[in-house]
Amino acid sequence: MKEAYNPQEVERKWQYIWSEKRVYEVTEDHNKEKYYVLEMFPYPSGRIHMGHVRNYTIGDVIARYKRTLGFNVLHPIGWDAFGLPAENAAIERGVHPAKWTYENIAQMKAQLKRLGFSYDWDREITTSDPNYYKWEQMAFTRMFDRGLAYKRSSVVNWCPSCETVLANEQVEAGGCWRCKSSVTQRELEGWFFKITDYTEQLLDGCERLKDGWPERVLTMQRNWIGKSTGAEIGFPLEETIEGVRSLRIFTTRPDTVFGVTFVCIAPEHPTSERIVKGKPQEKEALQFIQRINRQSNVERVAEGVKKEGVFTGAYCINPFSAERIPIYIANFVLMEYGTGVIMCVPAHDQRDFEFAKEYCLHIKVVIQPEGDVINPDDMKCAYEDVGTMVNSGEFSGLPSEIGKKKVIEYAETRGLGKRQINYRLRDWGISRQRYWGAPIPIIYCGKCGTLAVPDNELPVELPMDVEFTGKGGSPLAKIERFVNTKCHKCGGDARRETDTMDTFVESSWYFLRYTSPDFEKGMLDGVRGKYWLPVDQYIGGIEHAILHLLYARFYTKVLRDLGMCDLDEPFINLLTQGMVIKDGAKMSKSLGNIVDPDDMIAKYGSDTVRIFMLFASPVERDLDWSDEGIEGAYRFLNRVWRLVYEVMKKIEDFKGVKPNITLISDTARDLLIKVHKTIKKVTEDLERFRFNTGVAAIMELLNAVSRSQSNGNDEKAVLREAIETIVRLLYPFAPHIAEEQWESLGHEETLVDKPWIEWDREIVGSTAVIVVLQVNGKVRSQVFMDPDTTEEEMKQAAFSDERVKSYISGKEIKKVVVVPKKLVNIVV
RNA sequence: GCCCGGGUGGCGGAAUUGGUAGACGCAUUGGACUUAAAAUCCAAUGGGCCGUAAGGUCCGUGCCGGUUCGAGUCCGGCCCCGGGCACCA
Repeated sequence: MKEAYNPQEVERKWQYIWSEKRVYEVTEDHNKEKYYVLEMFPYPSGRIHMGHVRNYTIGDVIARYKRTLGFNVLHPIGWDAFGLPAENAAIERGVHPAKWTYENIAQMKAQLKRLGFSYDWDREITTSDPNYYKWEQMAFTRMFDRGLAYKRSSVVNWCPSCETVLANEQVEAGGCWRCKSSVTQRELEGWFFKITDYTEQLLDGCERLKDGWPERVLTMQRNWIGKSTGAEIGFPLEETIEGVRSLRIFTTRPDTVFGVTFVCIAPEHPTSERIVKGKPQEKEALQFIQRINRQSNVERVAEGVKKEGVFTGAYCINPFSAERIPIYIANFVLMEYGTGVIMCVPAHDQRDFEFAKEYCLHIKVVIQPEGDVINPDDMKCAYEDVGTMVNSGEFSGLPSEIGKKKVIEYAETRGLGKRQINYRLRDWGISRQRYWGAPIPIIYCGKCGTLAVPDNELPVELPMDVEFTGKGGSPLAKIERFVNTKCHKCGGDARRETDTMDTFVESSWYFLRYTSPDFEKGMLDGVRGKYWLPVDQYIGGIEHAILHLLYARFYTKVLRDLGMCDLDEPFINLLTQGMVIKDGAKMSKSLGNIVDPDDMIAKYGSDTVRIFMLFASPVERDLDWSDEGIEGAYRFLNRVWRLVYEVMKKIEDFKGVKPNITLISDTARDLLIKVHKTIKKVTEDLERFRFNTGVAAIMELLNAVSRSQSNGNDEKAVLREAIETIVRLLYPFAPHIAEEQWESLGHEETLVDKPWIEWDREIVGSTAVIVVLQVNGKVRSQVFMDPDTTEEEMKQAAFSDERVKSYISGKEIKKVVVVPKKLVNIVV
């Protein structure tokens, strides 16, 4: 063994040994319980960053620990290889997206290997591989057959200069993120997945995931789905206009229906234009509609945008109150939600209130708060809370919560409307007018219509010789060899779909593919899938709380319904780790505060990087990178190294020697107790992913060992046990140095497969406990006691304590509180 | 505006169910080793007051109040920071 710790040498050695012995390659073993631990796979951007390192380190600790517990651990990794950056690189630098992507993967793979993660590299997946997306295309065709994938037109962000669709995230301050030109709204045909068919299932699932997922992620998903219960009510028009007889509205406050003083329609609603036909207000209204429709979504919903609208000249009738209600077209009404028409109750809805004030519309109070009377004339804002219904015909006097139900019942019996549930969640638009993605396997035949590509023609491969200009829309659309095809049904000329799929589709099922990455008959091998699935522990950043995790849950349910897997929820337990920040800000190029993992590995080794990341902060919280902090982690591992080196000679002959606890000195016994308490502590911390305190406990044990004296034989045996314990406890956190030290200590087996160390219950349990003696709740003394000292004995001990005596002498004892193993409190 | 997190030393953070607040690490200071430095090792380190000293004593977990023998932890009311959603009727 060398005197100096050389992490690079040690790490290279053990990475080689692990890989030679193929220790991480697993197959189904029905004699063992399986454990599937998964970290969110990376986008191959070129470099591993600290966020990845943190994510994968957490996963690796869990994987290694579970393995020592005897689980058959599946711990795979792969690449989320499709996506925009590759295509941008092609446009800007003329590198083919495939070349760019595969070079990045090679580089990042080498980085991950240097970090020593326990991946089964045999299962590596690259989503841009036709052997991968082939199955995704096949699933698409099945979804198409069932109407779960469909085409429709929708309004999208459009950059007229780049001639392409922009995602909402790609619109910055109303302009294109790349060329800055003003973004417009445009109707465009595209493909959608019918996630709205699964809203209730996705909501139910949130209940079932309660024990394994962070509450806030579930809350975010529930909010995103946005279920709201209310009523749909028809408001008949005063006179039929252009064939329109009535307006259907959606409200969550049917109890306020008597307070309606106007109705508003979304400008883009087809009825808007029809309803103003022939009215004196027609010209003004049409101008308004045009102006609003020209605005981008971003402009329209930007903060501080004023509510505005125009009167249509038309009226409808409130079916409850029979009042004549003016109809407006207003910018704050959304076409995509509900019916695109709303009933407006300015007294009890803040938005309606603001609109009414702007256009001097009548305000009618129909809910009175308890113990108060509100008056329309002095209202400064709407009263949106519950109360008692007033001015509401036969419903007056009812509490509003009951009124809600009664109004719906009334509407249903008279055919005025019905109970209705609306969701915020919309269908998932998966079309991208982009090259670097999985082609949507659809052809358009003049005779046979829209057809799914048959299985025997899959995959629809991405053509490789393509020009990237960044202009003129989808690159695929310009490749005639690709676009022009024959219809498999009639043999006639047909055109291929040129949209590719959103990359979130690939990440919606990669965890399934890992179970059988070589399977050639479908997405996954049912037999192997049944053994490994679901994922027992998923780990990733909170930034995916909604999109990725919701899509993956949805897609899994779809595949289940298509008979491709037998799974309701893909991830049983979810751990969301915090970000890695530096100087209080997220690491970024523009701030110049990036710390490169490679530099750190070169300087300290990956074990040190791992220890620092695990120790510096609890996993769920943000981690502040500290250059001094990592020095501390390095110092710790150096101390471990030196300790083993220095005492090696002394303890050499005590391998496997059990110290006789009755023969050792008090200090040696204290150390032995500390050893076993530490094993207990670290084990419990590993179980609950509290790695920061787990590492701290090992540090404490190291401090205790450094301080201890050991001259007699039994003491040396204790010392050896303590050192071996440190090394073994360290293994999941810093595996390379642990393996090396274990070998130095004369062991031939490797820690990677050695069962986890257990604590001696007797040693831990028999320890004297410190009992705190309080007077009036203030600590005045402390004494050692046997853990099974009776309460009466504890009391006696307290009263005979000199210091306690000085505080209670001459005073009246009012009460004595005794907590076994903890404290005695005397109240005077 | 709504919904989540979170406020503990100079800093990152500990404190299973209410029971010694500040584990562990960083930084700082002093000391040892050294010709010297680095590295390493040892010690001190929340604040105030009393004491030459050993020590004693009071205050202290964002703020105000409450429950309790006892509150960082529970309850009520506020303040600040971070994140998510946001004209969703």
